Amino acid sequence: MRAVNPIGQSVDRLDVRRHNLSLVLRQVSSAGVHSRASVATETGLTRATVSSLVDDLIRRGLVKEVGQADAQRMGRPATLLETDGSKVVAIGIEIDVGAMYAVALDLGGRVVHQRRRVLGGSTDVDSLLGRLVEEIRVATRRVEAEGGRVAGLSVAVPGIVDVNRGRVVRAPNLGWSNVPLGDRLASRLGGDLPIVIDNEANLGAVAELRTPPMAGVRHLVYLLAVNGVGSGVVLDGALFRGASGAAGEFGHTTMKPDGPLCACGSRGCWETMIGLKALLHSTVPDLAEGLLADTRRGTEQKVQPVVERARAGDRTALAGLRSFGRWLGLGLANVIDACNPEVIVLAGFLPSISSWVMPSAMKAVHANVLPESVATCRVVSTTLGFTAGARGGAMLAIDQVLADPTSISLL
Amino acid sequence: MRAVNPIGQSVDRLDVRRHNLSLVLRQVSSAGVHSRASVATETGLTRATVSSLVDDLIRRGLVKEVGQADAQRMGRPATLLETDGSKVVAIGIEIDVGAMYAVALDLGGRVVHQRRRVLGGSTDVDSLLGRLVEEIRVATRRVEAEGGRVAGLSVAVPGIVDVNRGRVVRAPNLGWSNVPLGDRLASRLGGDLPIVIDNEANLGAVAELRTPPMAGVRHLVYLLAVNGVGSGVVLDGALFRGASGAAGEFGHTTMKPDGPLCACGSRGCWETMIGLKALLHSTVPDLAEGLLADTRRGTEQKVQPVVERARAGDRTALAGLRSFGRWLGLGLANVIDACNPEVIVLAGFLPSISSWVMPSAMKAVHANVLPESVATCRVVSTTLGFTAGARGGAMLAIDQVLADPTSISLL
DNA sequence: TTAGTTTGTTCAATGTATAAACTTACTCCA
DNA sequence: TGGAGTAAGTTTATACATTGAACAAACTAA
Repeated sequence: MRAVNPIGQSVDRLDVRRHNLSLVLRQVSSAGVHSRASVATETGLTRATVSSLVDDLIRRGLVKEVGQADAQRMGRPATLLETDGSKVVAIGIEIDVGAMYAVALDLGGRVVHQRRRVLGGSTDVDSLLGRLVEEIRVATRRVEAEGGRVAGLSVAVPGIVDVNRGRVVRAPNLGWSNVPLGDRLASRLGGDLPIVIDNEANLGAVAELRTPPMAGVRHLVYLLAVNGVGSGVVLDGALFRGASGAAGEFGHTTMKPDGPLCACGSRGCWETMIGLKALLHSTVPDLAEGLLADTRRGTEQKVQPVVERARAGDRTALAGLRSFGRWLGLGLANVIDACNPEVIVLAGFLPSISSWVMPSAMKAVHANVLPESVATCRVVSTTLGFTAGARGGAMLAIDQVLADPTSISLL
Repeated sequence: MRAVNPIGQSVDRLDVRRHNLSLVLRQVSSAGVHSRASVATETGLTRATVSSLVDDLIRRGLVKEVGQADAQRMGRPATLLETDGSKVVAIGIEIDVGAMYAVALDLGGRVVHQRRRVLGGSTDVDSLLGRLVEEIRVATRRVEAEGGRVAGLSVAVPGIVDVNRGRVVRAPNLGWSNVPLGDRLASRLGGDLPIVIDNEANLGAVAELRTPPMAGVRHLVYLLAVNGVGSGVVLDGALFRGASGAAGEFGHTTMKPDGPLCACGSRGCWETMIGLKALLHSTVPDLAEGLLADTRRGTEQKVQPVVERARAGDRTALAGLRSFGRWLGLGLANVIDACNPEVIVLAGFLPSISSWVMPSAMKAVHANVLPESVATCRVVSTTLGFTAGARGGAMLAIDQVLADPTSISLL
């Protein structure tokens, strides 16, 4: 992080070139069919300039020609362009309590590698770091075997992260505290690969934002309920982290000033009403403590009994889910009043119980949100499942290349 | 609002010139003493380029030379530069229930005109529009008499505003609903003056952000308690308005799910605990209804009895203020958890009761916020009083000129 | 007076986007 | 079969903003 004049940076012709190279590359990597001429009309650059920029990108190995367009109409058929997928790839890895998930994405967002690995046993820093390095090596070998090059790496962590320093401040579920993960990874891996460490909900929010149904969305909140409740907030198209990386901690906003004690130390946090513990206690009270103590089950499996009893029509379960839904809705209403987003994406165990909780949740939302905000906001379930964090991280790493194609020289 | 390619805009050498002109102009208008050479080192441009840009700005009437620096050290003394205050001015007006306040600021942020006018009687659209136009004419005449030119106009309104359309969606205290204020003002004034209509709390937040003690602050929440509770949110240095302009409506977040009915229709909103009505009922219950009904008193005067009784040691008042403080603190804790700002600025009637409410408020904040966020956030009282909205609006209008000096041609 | 220092300007070089003319490669239609 | 029409892509000359080096200007120090 170099110091920047608060008033701004000077710009010269090299910056113009950089900017327009990025513009063309991003256009080519976007959905749809592209040629030099179409990119010219889409970006406002002239065909001559686009030709020059595309040549540059081809020489850099970032774009390639992929044959001619079908000459249906009149005129010379276009030469089709695509990002050169085999060359530049970013790896995203998500660490969770029971498992590790890795993806590798190319410039066009295509998945070129993915692997899920179940982790038994300890979550201490050294052993997880070892497995992380192993997973990165596997992905890197795979990418390089196909002639590609890893241009960036991202790790999604369930906890509070100091993004600027690549430091995990606190990750209760892993039992981590103040771990300089970025530095330790860099020294284990060698080289000078750019490494991004971020919170899994932040990266999940990025992944959701880039998902086709979210096209055009600029404000999105990703609500991830696993054990605790975390969230990733995208405002004006960019991740919002706040002054110290703790923005969007809706899970610890107070919903009931004298409510039950939360793990964070204060009372009546939203998490005490819509966290896993609250869900299990109110829907399957007889099984709750046993499930919570079981370290071998993932969140998905811990919620399974709730779903089964609800399907079977169990009274306690259904009543518990209705009440859970009301608290969920009250909290969502506060999220909407605060952020006025276009979309809230529910993730973690929420999608699996949504058919029982959403009716009462949406009722509470409508009763508690100003009419101006509620009309613009829709609440949906994630379609990415547990892969969101890893994908979002890889996307952010790919963004670095897209933002400055001159940073990577394959010449 | 022209349509923009979501991927970006092309850039050519004219954009480079525009950007660097803006950069130099903003540097010259910033605090401190400036010369061509100092601007060059501060911006990273070469002295040759700065010379060319400064000449351009001087020809445009935006910058002027103001003599030589004292030649204290070695070398040729610098030619000092300043923004040419007499030439370009922006007017900001704030409409409140009992009064109207106007300021005019020049490029350097200096106040070149200000006037407060008490408004008796009706707040209906036509009569207020007439007074608004009158106020603008007075300010314009004053500015033009001194050889200046009005480059922008802003109106701060207590209500929800559709900024893109210059439309007041709802302003309960004025009794306005769906008023196309921007268009009506434009047709009354003639010309093509850029007009910004915005919420008073949003503009207040901008003014506070630009205040010297806030130098370097990028995330700020301005909490304005008058009758209701509004707020302006600055994130990453820019106003955040949300998808439909209703972001930061913390006053209507639910603090007590089955609490008292709020003016907005739902129950237990924060406003029902820290609004004027709640304050008066809990501190001066015998006077509350009378004060609330009195249309001739401003908010300031309505709170006066509370302050007096508190000073006199009245038990009820003091207990009411403590309880008010606790609810204030609980809500501030939620604001901090949501936005993780560096500063929260309290405005409206809050500063006048702060000495009684802040102890219990800060206690509640510390008990309910995650330790990561609370350390980075300080809570302060406004220093701008009722002028904040007008000043912030004028600042935003000036920003338009600073952002693109080529938009204004005084050639 | 002379050397040293800093400010500000001049001017050729560099390089990027543009516009217009040109080439290429296809379809359409007689 | 071939000429007109059309669109894609390239070439060429031009405009112009920043740069860097050299230079002129205006001061201090000794």
